Amino acid sequence: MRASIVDLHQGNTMFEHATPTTPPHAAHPSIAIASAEGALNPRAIKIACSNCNLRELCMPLGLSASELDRIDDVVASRRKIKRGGTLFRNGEKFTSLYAIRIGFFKTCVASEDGRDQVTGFQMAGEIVGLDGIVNDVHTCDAVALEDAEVCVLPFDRIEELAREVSSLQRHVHKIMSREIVRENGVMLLLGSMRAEERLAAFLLNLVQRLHARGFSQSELVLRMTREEIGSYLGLKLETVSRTFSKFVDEGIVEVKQRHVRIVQTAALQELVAPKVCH
Amino acid sequence: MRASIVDLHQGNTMFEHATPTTPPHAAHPSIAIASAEGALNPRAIKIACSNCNLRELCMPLGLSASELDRIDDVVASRRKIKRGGTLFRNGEKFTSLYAIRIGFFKTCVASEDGRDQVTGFQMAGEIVGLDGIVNDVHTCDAVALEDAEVCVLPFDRIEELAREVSSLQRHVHKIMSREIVRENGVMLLLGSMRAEERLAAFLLNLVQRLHARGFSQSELVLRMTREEIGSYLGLKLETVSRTFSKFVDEGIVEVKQRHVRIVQTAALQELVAPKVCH
DNA sequence: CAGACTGCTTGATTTACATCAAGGAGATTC
DNA sequence: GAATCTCCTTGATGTAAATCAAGCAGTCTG
Repeated sequence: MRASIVDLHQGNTMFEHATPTTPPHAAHPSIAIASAEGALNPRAIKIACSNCNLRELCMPLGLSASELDRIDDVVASRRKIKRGGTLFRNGEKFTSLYAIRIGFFKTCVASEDGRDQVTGFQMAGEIVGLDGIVNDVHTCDAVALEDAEVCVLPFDRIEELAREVSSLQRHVHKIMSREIVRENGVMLLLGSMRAEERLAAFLLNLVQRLHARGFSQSELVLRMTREEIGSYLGLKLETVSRTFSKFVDEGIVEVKQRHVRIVQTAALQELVAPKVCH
Repeated sequence: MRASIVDLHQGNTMFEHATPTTPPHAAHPSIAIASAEGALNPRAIKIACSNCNLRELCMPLGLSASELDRIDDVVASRRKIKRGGTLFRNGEKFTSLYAIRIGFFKTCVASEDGRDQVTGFQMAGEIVGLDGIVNDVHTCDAVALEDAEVCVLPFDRIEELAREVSSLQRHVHKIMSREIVRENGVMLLLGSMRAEERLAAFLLNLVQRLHARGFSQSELVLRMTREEIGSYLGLKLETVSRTFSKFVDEGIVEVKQRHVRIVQTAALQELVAPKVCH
């Protein structure tokens, strides 16, 4: 019989919006707070990167104050997307990149027959829409996994400004290169790892990205279903479920629904990159 | 007993460098000829995109003559790589992108333990090295599968010029976006396709890219081993071999060593995107 | 030209994951 | 608060591909 967890921070609002359990870095105030603030005083705060809590994670990384001001002009508007709604769809004309302010997205591609594949999960501070640049058409769907809000970044404006502000140019290139490197990693995962290794790599990646946003290193709330995880990892939902159960049996993680607490980070790391015996 | 092929263009030099069997487009003279030309008269021809047979496929797509001249200054030098040699390695400092002039490359990433994964095969006119931009370090190896030659494109020079020539800027963005979209497709393949579908998709993709370079729509020479194909497709070499044999049994392709003739393109397409029954 | 080597094919067996199936826990709705 | 629904778990069984193993065909080498 597997140990069940009865007190994974019940009785508080934790996980409501994955509120940080560790004190967030000074530079990364709670995203939840930023959200409430915007909702209460929509006109009091100018739509501007210079005000944004995510500015160290998002587009304007490494820009001077004056350059930041110029970017503010590029951020044309914001858009709210309800849970389950789409930011863009395969086949739609590409006009803009989107910087996620609040919420969690998945991107998925579909083959001509029904099958579809989740190609990524994106969280606050990350950029989606890069797929659309090459042919001016989006080639995947971006779906909100919870109520979300994005900044709309018209791409021709970005290009224009990138020609004048070299640090922005560099940043755009890095964002695209990062996505290429990320996908290389997913290819490695899909091409050569077993189910346990895939899930371990997935959990470590998620928690690491959340940690960079000021959240816990060991606890997270999955915003996606087992089926979506499975699609991303090239597994069926039953296999994802069984693998979670196996981790719980081994005391590596505690799972209660979508709440996951990583008990032995080292064990997950060992699964992903086993130390060679000498 | 499977039908063996005795006359897959024996007795001529076909496949030597995958010489086109169909007349190449006017804009795409034989790459083999370009190669010989360069080898014989290294100093007679200025190292310049404006002279290059690949100019419609490579970097300067869509540039005016005067813009082309400016790019020529960016193409600092050329580099020859012997079969089996590396253009760059995981961990090396990133300085330049490389435009392949002659030859065929693979890129591969390695996990901390031994396993490695081929992430792509690149041919003349394609750009490699994009992975290095994000952290100024290459995160994969680029290995020549045959004697090769590349143009060295120092990235800071590219960025500099892209700030002045918007069509170059646009082109760089498209190249990176294309790579992202390609990798999305590979993720779909690795995540949800069966062995036959993977190999079919692989062959169709290769032949389509070769066709864009003026080669045959139905014949190709594999420049990589079964093991490398397997690594790319997330399969073992035995499975690749068996799947080839199955295709031969079914009369879909003819295979003689690394020479492949696609007999029924439609059958391969049907495997990749089965038509739904109504 | 013998010998070693690399790459490929094919067969026998094993296995990791998929598939099929049933039931349970929360959440949502009326 | 019953009813429905979605999502998840677990068990039994099936299967595609991996693994293990043997041998063959080119081709490189001395």
